[in-house]
Amino acid sequence: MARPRQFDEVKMLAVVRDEFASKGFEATSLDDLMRVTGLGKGSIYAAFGDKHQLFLSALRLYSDATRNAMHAALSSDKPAIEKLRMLFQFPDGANGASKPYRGCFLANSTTELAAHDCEVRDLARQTYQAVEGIFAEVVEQAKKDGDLPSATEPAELGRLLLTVMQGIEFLRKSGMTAEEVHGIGHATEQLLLRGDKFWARAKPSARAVAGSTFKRPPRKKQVRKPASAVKTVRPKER
Amino acid sequence: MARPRQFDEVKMLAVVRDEFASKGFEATSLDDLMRVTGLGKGSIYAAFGDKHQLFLSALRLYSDATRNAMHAALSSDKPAIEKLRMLFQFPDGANGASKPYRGCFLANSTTELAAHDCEVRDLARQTYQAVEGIFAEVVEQAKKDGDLPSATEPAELGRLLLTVMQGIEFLRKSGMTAEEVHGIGHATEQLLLRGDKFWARAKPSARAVAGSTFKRPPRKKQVRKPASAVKTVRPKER
DNA sequence: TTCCTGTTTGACCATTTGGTCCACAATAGG
DNA sequence: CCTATTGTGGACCAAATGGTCAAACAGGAA
Repeated sequence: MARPRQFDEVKMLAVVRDEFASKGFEATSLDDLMRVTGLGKGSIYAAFGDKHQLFLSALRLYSDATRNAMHAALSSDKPAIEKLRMLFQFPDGANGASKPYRGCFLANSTTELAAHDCEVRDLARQTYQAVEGIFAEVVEQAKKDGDLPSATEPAELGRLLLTVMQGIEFLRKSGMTAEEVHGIGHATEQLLLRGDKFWARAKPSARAVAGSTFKRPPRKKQVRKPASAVKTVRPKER
Repeated sequence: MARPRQFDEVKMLAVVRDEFASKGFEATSLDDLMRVTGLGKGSIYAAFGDKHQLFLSALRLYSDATRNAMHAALSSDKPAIEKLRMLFQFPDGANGASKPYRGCFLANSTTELAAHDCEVRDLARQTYQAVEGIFAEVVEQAKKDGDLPSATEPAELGRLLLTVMQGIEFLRKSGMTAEEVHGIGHATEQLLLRGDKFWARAKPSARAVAGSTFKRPPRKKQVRKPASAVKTVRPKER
């Protein structure tokens, strides 16, 4: 009845999600959202509720998509162990420098808000439990296939794989190089995704890894600004 | 010369650090900082510079302390393998429910800011490289002691241990139970901190783990508020 | 004691924030 | 066509934000 929505709610929610994902909840203002959606404040409030509700909708959209993508990735008919190993294959970034990694929206939101916002916390918990469960199933299959030790506890290994995955996800944000990330994935395959037979004969891993280098970036010299009447603003790095 | 500082800068920085640690950079206002320090705005600016500089100082204080603590924890004269295993021993939380976990200040700041703030990113990278290096040293010692397989690559395993550690750190924020965290630590010990001899004979791990449960919390019904003139404010969960 | 120098305080500022409201526009149903 | 009803845009608002400034203040040096 009456006037219909002038915009595609789902598409808008996707745009909003991207904006929140790139800046986080606190750092994203309603003006930002108006800009990227092209909507007026009134429309946003009418369609999605206040900032927090809008954020939750965007986050749910993301988390559902992630869950489904993970499920899909592990539903192919390839051998289970191969599917697991693929999760830990990262490019070694041989081509050029990479931009700063912003990371997974759900992970970032969990870190920013979960401690103080139970809705975010619950959503995170549900999602990670689900992923953990999917991992465990595939682990179980790989175990049945004889590609993992018979002593493997699927739930336990599934959870550990999730942990490693999230650890990588985090370290990428700290500026770790693609090569190092690649190495971690490789090590995970070597140490956690091997069968019995492998462990029986102590075959030395052949991979050589460059030692940690501690080249400290030159500390930026503190520039004492002369006191001036103009308000100093810190430009946001983009 | 002239009037001396009326407060202990280091103590104040510690207080500021705690405030930033509990709320994050964006969500902490200057008013918050004035409140917890008891200082006026002018004093804060005179002593520490603007909000961002102050934040960095607090973060450096934290990161140095963390690094030192980690170094200390791994410098005892216990066997290397034992020191490593201790890193992954978490309480199983048999006693009651735990409050939401806020997490490591450096990790949180990395997630919130590293993508857009190179100073934070650099500090994070330095710190995690250092920790990784410490881990690698201890791994190397454990390997020499014969407590880790002779094929172990210290740098690689050190990095993987750091990854697991950060993964746990993250998952705790998502509301994972202490018992599950305990289990992950246990699995880490079992799967990554075992020597050759262990792997030779395929001893089944005895630990049973409860499967994932998917009890979905009831979606809070959307309450249509009657339009009223008062601004609705979302109370901050504490 | 008297200055000189640095500290402290809080008033003040422009801007930005999340949120409300209302006049207007547009459509579906009669 | 008319009208009831819903969506839209933006003006408006109070509060909060990060930041500046100048006057009052206090301790060390003379």
